[in-house]
Amino acid sequence: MQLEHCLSPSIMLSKKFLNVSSSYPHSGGSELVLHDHPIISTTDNLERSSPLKKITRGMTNQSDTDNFPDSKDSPGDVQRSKLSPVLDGVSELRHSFDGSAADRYLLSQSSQPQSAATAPSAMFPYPSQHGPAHPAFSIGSPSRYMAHHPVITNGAYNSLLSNSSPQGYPAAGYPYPQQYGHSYQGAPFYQFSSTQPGLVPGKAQVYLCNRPLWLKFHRHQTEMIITKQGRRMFPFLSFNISGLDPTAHYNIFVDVILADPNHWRFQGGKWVPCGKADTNVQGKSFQLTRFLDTYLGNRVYMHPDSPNTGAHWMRQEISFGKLKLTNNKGASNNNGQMVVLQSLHKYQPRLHVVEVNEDGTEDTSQPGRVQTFTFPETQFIAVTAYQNTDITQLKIDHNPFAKGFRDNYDTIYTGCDMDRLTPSPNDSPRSQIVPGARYAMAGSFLQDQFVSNYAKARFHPGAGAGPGPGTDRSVPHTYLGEEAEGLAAERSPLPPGAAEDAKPKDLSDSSWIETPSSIKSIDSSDSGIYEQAKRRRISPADTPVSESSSPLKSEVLAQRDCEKTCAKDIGGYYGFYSHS
DNA sequence: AATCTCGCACGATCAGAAGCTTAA
DNA sequence: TTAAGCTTCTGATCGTGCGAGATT
Repeated sequence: MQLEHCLSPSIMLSKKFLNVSSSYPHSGGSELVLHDHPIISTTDNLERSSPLKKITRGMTNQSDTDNFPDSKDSPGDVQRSKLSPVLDGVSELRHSFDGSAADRYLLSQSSQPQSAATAPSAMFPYPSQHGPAHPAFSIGSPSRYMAHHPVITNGAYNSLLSNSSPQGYPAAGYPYPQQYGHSYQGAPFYQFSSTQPGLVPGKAQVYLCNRPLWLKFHRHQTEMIITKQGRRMFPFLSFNISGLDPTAHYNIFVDVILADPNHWRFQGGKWVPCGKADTNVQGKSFQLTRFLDTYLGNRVYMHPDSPNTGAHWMRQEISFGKLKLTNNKGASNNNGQMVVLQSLHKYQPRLHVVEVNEDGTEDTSQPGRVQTFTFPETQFIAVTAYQNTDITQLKIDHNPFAKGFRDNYDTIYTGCDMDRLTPSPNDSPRSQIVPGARYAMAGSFLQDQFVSNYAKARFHPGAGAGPGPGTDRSVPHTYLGEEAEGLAAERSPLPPGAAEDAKPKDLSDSSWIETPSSIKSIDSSDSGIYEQAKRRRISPADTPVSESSSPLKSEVLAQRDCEKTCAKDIGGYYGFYSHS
């Protein structure tokens, strides 16, 4: 077995670690021997030995003290120090692979998480999209560690390589019977109450807050710049979580894994796979390489607020705006703030929610304390310079820090800012106010607030209490422009009475009114001037923008249409995945 | 040729200083 | 008059894409 050849004895866990089942429907008879799905996971030994636990402890970054909220929810400095001791992540992790450690935490099979049939929280991939489906998995399970995504099977990647969309995106087949939909317009997986079928009590649900924006980029194959000193992601990862135990403590972090085994190249206006990905672990399977890269490398970013209570995490958005991407392998000392990637490789960020004890130790006696969430639309290719000009333009259009590259910004956007709805990379609420917002119409403002607070109230029942711990990252999730696009993709009926419930809350919630992030004039959403400004690289005089030929234009139009119905469709605001 | 690095200009953010208003 | 609170201004720092040059 390939894996056995490449694994060092210390890493070479018992066979329990390597699930040799071939029962997984999409394994396609490949050589893949590792699986991630709970139904296949027969042991949790690695979870029990918990490399994650060891990793995460040493990962609280330097901004911890700055960002840590001073509230009852906060464990406080003393506890923090206990919760995040400085560890040698690599050595400890390696140690954690020791079989003895694994045995020590071996669970009986009966204690394993739900089967696939009872796992409604399994992520629903997008068919016909850019990449393979990535069912969420728990990194807490050894087998799940090792084979994060079933589509990594040869079959899936063959599909990935052979079936390319016109944009050059692979249209991989989807191994899961649960289909997320057949396009971006596919219905999301909604769970509005715990009484609804399919919701697993006690399991977290995660919503990708700025999903519409991600979708915009994803459409063109998102690219992320990596630099030696580190470059922030844009769009950045921002989530809302519900379903946590408000009193329990959690670590929340993001890791970035290889999304596929290919090296990518931008040719003929599209991304095409070009040979095998560079791997540091020669001779090892892709799955193992990715696993090692992820957990032995520097691809994990702990949220500065970690650890904290479920109430804290559910109170407002969990933003990873300060996560930086670098290609500098020597950046490992950067307090966990940098994620080291390789250029021209495709990556998939994942969110991990790990329940920890109040004293910061991980309770290994209970299963299901590690939950992982994957959003396919957040896949990206790491680059040192942008290849696709559409991506460049989207970045310029949406990233406040790139305003200097927008043409005629003052004339175009002031007062009719349709698309200046992107949150600042920073967490400051202040940064959420976009120039156009200052002149926005009250109606739009209220509508926006309505949407925001509906979502807020809907998903965070306790969120109306005003600024609390962690207000430094109390980012209003009101990217209505992008949201509207997402709304079209995620139609969902407004629960009866939601509007009545939400509106008074809007007006009373000072923290939200204070920091409107996306107020705009809907009426001005489709100005030709705006579109020309977006097309910075194309001279408006020389190259009139054709509505039919401009995907960006289509997006704007789609947004406008969506906005008309957003009040009804606010339920579709978030991308939603849940898995444990 | 493809990719990467570095310096640049520009805008955003942040914190501190300065100025103004108000109440004791 | 003085202190407290608030707003505005200012400069340092950071983040951004661009483009020339270096590297592979």
